[in-house]
Formats: sequence, C-alpha cells, structure tokens
Amino acid sequence: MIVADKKREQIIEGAIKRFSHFGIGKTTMNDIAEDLSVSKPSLYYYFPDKKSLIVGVIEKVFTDYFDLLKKKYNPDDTVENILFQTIEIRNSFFMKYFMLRISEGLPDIFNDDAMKKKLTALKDSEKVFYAEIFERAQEKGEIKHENMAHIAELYLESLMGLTNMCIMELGKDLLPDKKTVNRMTQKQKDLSSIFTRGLSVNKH
Amino acid sequence: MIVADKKREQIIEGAIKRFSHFGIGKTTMNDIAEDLSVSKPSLYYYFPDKKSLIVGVIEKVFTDYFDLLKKKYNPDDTVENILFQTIEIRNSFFMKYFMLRISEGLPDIFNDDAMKKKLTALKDSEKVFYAEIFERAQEKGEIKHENMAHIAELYLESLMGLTNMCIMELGKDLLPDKKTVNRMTQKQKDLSSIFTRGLSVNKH
DNA sequence: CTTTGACTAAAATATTAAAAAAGTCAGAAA
DNA sequence: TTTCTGACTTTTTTAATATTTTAGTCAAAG
Repeated sequence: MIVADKKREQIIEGAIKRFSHFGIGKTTMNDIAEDLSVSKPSLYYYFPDKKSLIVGVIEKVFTDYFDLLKKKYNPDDTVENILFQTIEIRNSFFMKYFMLRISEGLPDIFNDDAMKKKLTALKDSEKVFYAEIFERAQEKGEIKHENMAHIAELYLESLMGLTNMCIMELGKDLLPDKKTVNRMTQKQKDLSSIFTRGLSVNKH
Repeated sequence: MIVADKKREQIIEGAIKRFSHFGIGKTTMNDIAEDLSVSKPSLYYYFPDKKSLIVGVIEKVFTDYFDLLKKKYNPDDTVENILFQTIEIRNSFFMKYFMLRISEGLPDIFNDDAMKKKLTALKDSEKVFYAEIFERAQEKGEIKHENMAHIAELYLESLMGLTNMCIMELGKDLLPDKKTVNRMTQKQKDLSSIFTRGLSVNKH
C-alpha cells in the first residue's frame, strides 16, 4: 500500500509538471505516461479517469498551499502582518500554478460532481483558515465583529475579486508577469490595511 | 444638425433595446434597421460601422448612469450612505444592461482602438467621480488619506471584483437573478462600511 | 497486484460548403 | 445639398463532414 501510494504521488507530481507548464487542456494522458516512462493503462490503474487525476493534482497543490500558510502563520503577529504574509503566499501559488486554471481545461469540467465537491471543500477550508485568523485577532482584542466567518468570506472574495480584475487586464491567454502580480499584491495589501483598520477596536 | 443628431439618438436607442434584450452578438444591423423601419444604408449614414454604433450605445448608457449618479448625489450625506446610494444605482444599471456585456459580443472587439479608448475614458470618469466623493468626505473631516485618487481606484476595483465573483458563481451565459444581485449588493455594502471605517478619522 | 500492447469509443480538430451578416454604391427622394 | 434606398459585393458565421487525436478498455504477461 505504501508503495502504491508512492506511485500515485509520482503520477500526480508528473501531472503537475505538465499541467503547470502547458495547461490541463494541452496535456494528454499519454504525455504524462511518457514522462514517467510507464504505459497509459498504468495511469488508469491508479486513477479511474483524467478528471480524477486532475482532482488529485488540485488536492495536492492546495495541500501544499495550506501547509505553507500554516507553517508561516505566526499568531503573535498583528492581523495586518498575518494578512500580508498570506497574500504573499497566495500570490506565489497563484503565479506558480497559473496554468492550472481549471476553466481553461476540459470544457465541461465544472459539470463534474466530484470536481465541484472537491473545489467547494477546498474553498471552504481556505475560508475557515481566514476565519480563524480573524477570530484569534479578536481574541487578542485587535479587531471586533459579530460574525467573523462572514467577514472572512467578504475579505477573501474581495481579494479574489482584485485578482480577477488584474487577470482581466491582461489580454486573454497571457501569463501574468512579475510586474502585474506585484501591482496586484500591493492593491490587496492596501485593501487589507484599510480592512483591518475598519474592524479595529482602538482609535488610530 | 439638430435633426441629424435626433435621428442618431433614435438609432442608438433602438440599438440599446435590441442589444439589452438579445445581446450585441445576436443583433444584426438589419434587425435594428427593421425595428426603426429604415434601410440599412441609413444606419451606415450615421455610423460608419457596427463598432461605432456599439461605442455610441455604450457612451449613452454610461452617460445615463453618470447623470443618475450625479442627480442622486447628496454631498451633505455621510460617505457611507453616499456609497450605498451609488452601489444601488450601479447595480440597477448592471442588471438592466447585463446583456450588453461587451466580451460576449463581437470576438475581437477589444482589439478595436476606438472601443478601448472610449472604455478607458468612461472607466476614468467613474474613478474621478468616486475620487470626488472621497475627497469631499475628507474636506468634511469624515475620512483621511494622502491619495484619494488611489483610494477611489482601490475601492472601485474591489466593488467590481465582488461583482465578477458573483457573475462567476452563476453558470456561464445565465442572467443574474434578483436574489443573486441582492446578495452581491449586500456584500458591496458590507465592504463599503468597513472601508469607510478604515479611512475614518474619529474613534468608533 | 502491477503492468503492458493492442484495441475501441469518444472527443477535438481541420476542411469544406452554405448561409447570414457586414458593408458599399449609384442613384432617387426630400 | 442632405438624407435615404434597392440591389449589390465581401466578409464572417454557421453547419456538415471527414480526419485525427485522445480518453478509456481488456485480455494477457511479469
């Protein structure tokens, strides 16, 4: 079983390499198999279909993301700094795995039930993480609000909204360059500063 | 000239009716001509091509939007209430003219130079309007910041970002229903409250 | 339990023909 | 002279089809 799981992981990592370089839509199961020097049926032994492999890839990337978020999370820091830190991590993953954007992959991938379920689960995990940040800041007396889960959702959607605005400014199917991401990051940080101040307990 | 301009306006209004009902892509110059009981060359007498007509339509809709914004704008109100008011107007236009979304129209419309120029000009006008709101609030001593133009841009992009998030949740090519828009409006208002509080001068 | 070569079925892509729409022009009507 | 039109040409979309690519299967071997 250990060995089997190891092979599974290897396949996922091979797939990530292809996906994040060429995109999901331009990567075939044959490509992945050839990269790993195995046959296609071997892939299908570990994953019933391509969608399952994509789900596995997304799962892995998000796990790495959450792990890094938690690793770098310092509860003793100010909310503002914690948010700055998370923005940096968020955007580094955004850039690194930009090609993974699911919408550009298989056309009806959002109609897939397992995919939708997994994605909402991952999104919820992120919301929970941000809610915890805000709740601990409240416990520390930094900020105050009746419904921190609501605040976390609003904050996260605002961040993602700013991200989308920046993507839209880029022409379609164009990779975001360092400069664009920096500008985006700055906007997200500016918003975070105003946001935390807007929730703050103390006079400024 | 007055008469000519009047005819021009009639054409634009006819086009708006078609566009906002069926979308730009599904509306032909013949449709518009037939609606107005004129021949197609008549349309081309007033507009050199379809893109120019689209620009005219967009210009008209934005002008109506700005006019209503300015009409309903009460400088004596609190920033928060002013922003609430503008959000309501913004989203009413968003719903009414949702079908106009340019991206769904002609495929390479964003490559058109006149279109890009017009759109950035209109976006800038909106930014200026919001900047003025924030600046007057600063003059009244409600809020404070070194660069209100920057703040206005950040605020506007955050609002638009939230709008996009709500559109994305809807399945592709699905009209936003009242419920969705209400939820979106609430989020925008919540953000506005936190945002203004984050810029506020006084203790809360 | 894993892996594979050789296969089938489904989907994406390229090709072409037909239809629809954009855009033009000489000349008529106001 | 300004505004408008019927009849036209050119360009773009759409529809139909053939071709290739890719997802997914299976019997059998290591």
